[in-house]
Amino acid sequence: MKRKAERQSRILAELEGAPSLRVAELARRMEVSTETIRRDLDEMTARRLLDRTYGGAIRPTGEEPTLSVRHALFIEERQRIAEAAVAQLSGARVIMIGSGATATHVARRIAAEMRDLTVVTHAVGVAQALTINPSIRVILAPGDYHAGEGATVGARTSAFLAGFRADVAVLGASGLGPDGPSDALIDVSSVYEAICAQAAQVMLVADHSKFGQIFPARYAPWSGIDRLVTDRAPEGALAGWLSDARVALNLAPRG
Amino acid sequence: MKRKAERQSRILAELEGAPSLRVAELARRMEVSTETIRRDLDEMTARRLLDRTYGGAIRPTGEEPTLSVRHALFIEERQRIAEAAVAQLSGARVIMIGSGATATHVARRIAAEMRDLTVVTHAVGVAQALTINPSIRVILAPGDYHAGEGATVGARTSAFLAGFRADVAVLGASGLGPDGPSDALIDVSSVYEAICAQAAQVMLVADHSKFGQIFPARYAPWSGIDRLVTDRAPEGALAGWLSDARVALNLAPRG
DNA sequence: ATTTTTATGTTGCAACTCACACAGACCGGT
DNA sequence: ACCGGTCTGTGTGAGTTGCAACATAAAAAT
Repeated sequence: MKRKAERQSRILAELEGAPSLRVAELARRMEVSTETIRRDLDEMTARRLLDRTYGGAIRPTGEEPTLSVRHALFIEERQRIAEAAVAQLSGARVIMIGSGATATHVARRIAAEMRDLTVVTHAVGVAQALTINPSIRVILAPGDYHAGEGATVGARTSAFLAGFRADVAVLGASGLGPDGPSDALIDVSSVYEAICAQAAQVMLVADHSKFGQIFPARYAPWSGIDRLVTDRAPEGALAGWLSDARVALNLAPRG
Repeated sequence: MKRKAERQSRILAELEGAPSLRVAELARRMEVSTETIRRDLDEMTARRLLDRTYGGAIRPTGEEPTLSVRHALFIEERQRIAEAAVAQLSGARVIMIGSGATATHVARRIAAEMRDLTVVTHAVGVAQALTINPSIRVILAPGDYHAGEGATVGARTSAFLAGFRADVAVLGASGLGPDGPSDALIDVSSVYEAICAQAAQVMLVADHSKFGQIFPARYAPWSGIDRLVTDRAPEGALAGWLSDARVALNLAPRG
């Protein structure tokens, strides 16, 4: 039983030297069966000690740096939401994107799939995610830099955004309440409000953990939201609010 | 053909979002055969754009030489320059800071030593460095986001900056030539020019590797520079240019 | 217009991976 | 010594991957 711990720590050591390992090679080197290695790898993956690939493993990926643990759990959902959101964006030439983790995921996806468009944003993370695609023009809004959000906020931000028109706005939210989406930060929600006013269509992206949550600053009524992309079908009251306001719905269910 | 380049840059983009990719999934998403993806991956591996795994690819292990080398080089000198620069800033209430590695070092030092001031910048790195000090208000300028520089550039940037007045401007440079400091990027130097116009005093920070270097875009004449903070006494021609324009000099010699 | 080069798809095959089930080995507690 | 849980090896079948050779198709060059 000591062998297992030793083997796994040796796998970790191997990972320091090489970025990726193969199951077969590890099995040969440690003189155990591939099945054993595979079990080790799966177990270590669960413990976040490494990431699995087909046929091997790689170093763990340092993911979302600035966000709470609770939010970190929804990465999978956000990836899917982002994918579904981008599917609805074809044809858009000018897009505004808000701050927030889900919106940033959408930006990454946009960078991967779309081309030849202009994105206006107040979030630095969004801007950075998009620059890997040289065919996308990124315009960053000014304002007071808010470290926690990694975005600019304030009157200057809103005023600047008022100078643009977008085909679509992509916004996240801290909660989806009775009156509409709301954010935990009042400054941020003011910016979202300004974005809503300039977009022909407003797309809300949020995972199901936001359903029914209420936060201090509601930034738009449901009637101001054109589409919600999420990972689970809303139920009960929320479903009612959405249908009353004729909010289109896109689901990105578990693959 | 163009499709190949596009596909490969998209693979790079995908890699930004996920740490590892599978050949089969890429082939499906891009609607090409797995063989084509495999060939792309092998080619990109040879170019060090990514690392291959069995069945897929992961991010390259070796860090980018451009960014890390640029930052690692002369870091010692820059620390000292930053320290000397901040010593000259007491009393300033509004400071503008440009992009570039040396200017960012100054920002870090400011965050550590000063308080109760407003900083206007077009560089994201500068903004982030300053946020550790809550008594400093950080205003980020808008514009086209330039990934390599991590800053905004363009007409909107300059126009926005024209709305402020600063006691001091802190600017870096790619080179210190006969006519004045110049930058490798024309867009960036336009922003610097705008900053110079709004500051009561312009402070240039640059290590000795910039002495005598000439780059495409000169952004100010020497007469427009009030002070140079560097790590070595300029000699020969450069010393002449500086004294002709009565540029004050501060040295941060090796400790 | 013809040839050469480059990019991509197709096919067949060998080697590989994976998940699962089962069995034996090992270890600690009673 | 017995028992139960954990760890590991083996075997099998289904599904994947990598490779090489060949066939097109689309640029590029002549």
